[in-house]
Amino acid sequence: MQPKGRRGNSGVTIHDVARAAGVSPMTVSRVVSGEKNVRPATRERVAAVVRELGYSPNLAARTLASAETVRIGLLYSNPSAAYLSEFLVGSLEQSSFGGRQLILERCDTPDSERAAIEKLLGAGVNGIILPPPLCDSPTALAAIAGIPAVAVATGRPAESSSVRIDDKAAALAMTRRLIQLGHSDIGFIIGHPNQTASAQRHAGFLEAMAEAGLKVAPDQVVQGYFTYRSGLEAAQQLLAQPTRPSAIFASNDDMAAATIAVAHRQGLNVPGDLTVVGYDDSPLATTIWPALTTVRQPIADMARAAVDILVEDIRNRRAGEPGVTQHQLMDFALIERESSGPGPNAKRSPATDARALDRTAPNVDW
Amino acid sequence: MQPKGRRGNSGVTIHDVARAAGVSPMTVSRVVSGEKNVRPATRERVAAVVRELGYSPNLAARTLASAETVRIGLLYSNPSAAYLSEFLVGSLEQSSFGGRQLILERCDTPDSERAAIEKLLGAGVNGIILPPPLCDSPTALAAIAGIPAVAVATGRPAESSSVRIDDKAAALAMTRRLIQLGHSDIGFIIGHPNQTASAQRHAGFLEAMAEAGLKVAPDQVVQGYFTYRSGLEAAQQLLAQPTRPSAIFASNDDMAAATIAVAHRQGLNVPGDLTVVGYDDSPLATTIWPALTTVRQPIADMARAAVDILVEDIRNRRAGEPGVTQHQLMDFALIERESSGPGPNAKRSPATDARALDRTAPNVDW
DNA sequence: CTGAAAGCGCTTACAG
DNA sequence: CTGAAAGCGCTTACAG
Repeated sequence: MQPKGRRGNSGVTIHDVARAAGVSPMTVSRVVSGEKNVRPATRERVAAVVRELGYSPNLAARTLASAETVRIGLLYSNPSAAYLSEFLVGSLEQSSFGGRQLILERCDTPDSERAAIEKLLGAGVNGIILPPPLCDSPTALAAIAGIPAVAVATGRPAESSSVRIDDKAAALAMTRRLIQLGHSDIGFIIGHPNQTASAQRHAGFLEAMAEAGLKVAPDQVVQGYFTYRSGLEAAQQLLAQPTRPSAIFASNDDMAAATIAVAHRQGLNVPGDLTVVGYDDSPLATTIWPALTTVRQPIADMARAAVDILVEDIRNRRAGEPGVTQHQLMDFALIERESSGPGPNAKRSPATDARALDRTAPNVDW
Repeated sequence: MQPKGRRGNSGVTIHDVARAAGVSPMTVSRVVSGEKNVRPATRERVAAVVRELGYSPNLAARTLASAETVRIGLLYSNPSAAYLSEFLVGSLEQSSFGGRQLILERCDTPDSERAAIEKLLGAGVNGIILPPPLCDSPTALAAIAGIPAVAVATGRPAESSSVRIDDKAAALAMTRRLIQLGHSDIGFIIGHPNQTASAQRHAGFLEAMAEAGLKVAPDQVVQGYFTYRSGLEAAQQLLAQPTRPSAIFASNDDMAAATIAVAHRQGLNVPGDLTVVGYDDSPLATTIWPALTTVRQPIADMARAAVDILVEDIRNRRAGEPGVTQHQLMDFALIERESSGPGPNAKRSPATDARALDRTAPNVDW
């Protein structure tokens, strides 16, 4: 089936097409690249031959001739595997054409961040993508100063470009939803302080409580570190209070899962006795039982956006123009599953509203 | 910092190196490609200049000149995110040089498998990698008949090449370890029947029990489906028996985590009252508490091996030689954490032995 | 062990 | 609107 020339794939070159169409290779190139200045008749004739012969341009040749190679470095430390997997799929897909090349580098300890970045630069990388938690690392941020870079999911966009969701708005939306469900005594577990998104989520929670006129007692908010273990401890503290909260909002799914485990060990029914919601919509959210109500970020899309921003920035600089810093905000979604239910103040079934929320929606809606 | 030529990256070409080293570009090419026939002195001189100038070959040029482009298709359905992430890192790394190109295609429903494979083929892919559970799908296997392909982690290597660990040996080793810890009444939760590895694990369990002269009652083995939910049900059955097992071996970590949840709800201490072990060493294994004792497969290495086997096969066929089918067996490791402990027959502290097991070891050891 | 020549398939820049 | 020339950076195949 596979036609075989001496060289790889289909073997059909721009010259074959040119000969068959009775034009020069240059004209074929123009048609294939979609340039304007080709007479319609010529264009059609060439296009027909292209289709007939199954011609598809050789990427390597195109890249070599047009000199558009862009090498993108992706520095990953230890985000959750789920996050990384989705992130990789997105970045890989967006790097698979147009002479783009994706180079991965792992870095687990804070001391190795600078070295890892220099290694990427040494490998000829033209720009760097920093997924969380590296997006908030002062060391990493300092090391990329001056070179094209995109920080993904940082809570505080700084000098370099960034792609993120509005964490504050998302936490605000989730908390509003809990209040709407009839909860007023809501416990909150803060995320790791090394990620700026943690503070944003916390702020969103507080704002929603404030706008509803609900007090937040000091022992109603507990520090966590995004780990299951820290969630276990935080939930124990929250549930040991004299007036146990009717809902707990954990800043990620791991801690929410831990909260459910603690509740179960104490004989509490979720969501009957306690509503638990998380953040991330990681696989864990649908692994455990009951499945978690949570906030979803479009991770693969964020990775794609990061690649595009980076490529644009690199091309601009190559063309002698100044680098462009962009801060892109993506949409989040509230995903309502089985771990949340009506609270003490519930007046009637909120089922209809709940269903309406289970979709992507622009931030402005929340 | 970045030297800038008219063209992209570091701007340093093979000619720059050649001039600086006082040799021909051809010699530089030989050194960089690691060919034999270069005088050691020359080789060193060139290598020094390469380092000094920070030369790195232009991939597009290399590909174009050597015509070795190999497009590898990776068809993934819905393995765990953790598995996919590690698998992607491995395949991407191994596809990032030598004119190799990795193309991803997702396929979630069995009916779309054939279409997805045809789409990959249409994109000019020269060979296909099938990670689990696709590695065992009759539809997918039929669709790739005749084209270079590698099935990863299948329990039953067939016509196409394969990369896997010895699931039977791994389950055998884990079960032996449980017996050695003093357990004799061991419950087993089988994996999803659509993956041939499930049967292998089951067989390994049975063999270890048999060789220790331990009977396996019918209600001591329960069918699961690799989901947390199915683990919940299976564990409930297992723990409802008149003589409750002192250990449960689940065929994956999700089901093991569910088993721990059930144990906790019944007020059982893990591993005090019940030892629970899993399989996969997924992130869940270290997320939950207590952390899971489990079997680890070298997923990234398996992906790398799959890429290499595929590339070799494709090159062979291009050279007119017959395709080569390879079946590669990788090493697994028993990872002992907090969810396992001494059983009723324990004679003395097995701590020393336990520690010795926490490492990679060739299959022959088990 | 080393090098000069030719070419991979395409595009840029320049003419017409 | 179209084409002839030159070149992208490397490797293959052939000489020595």
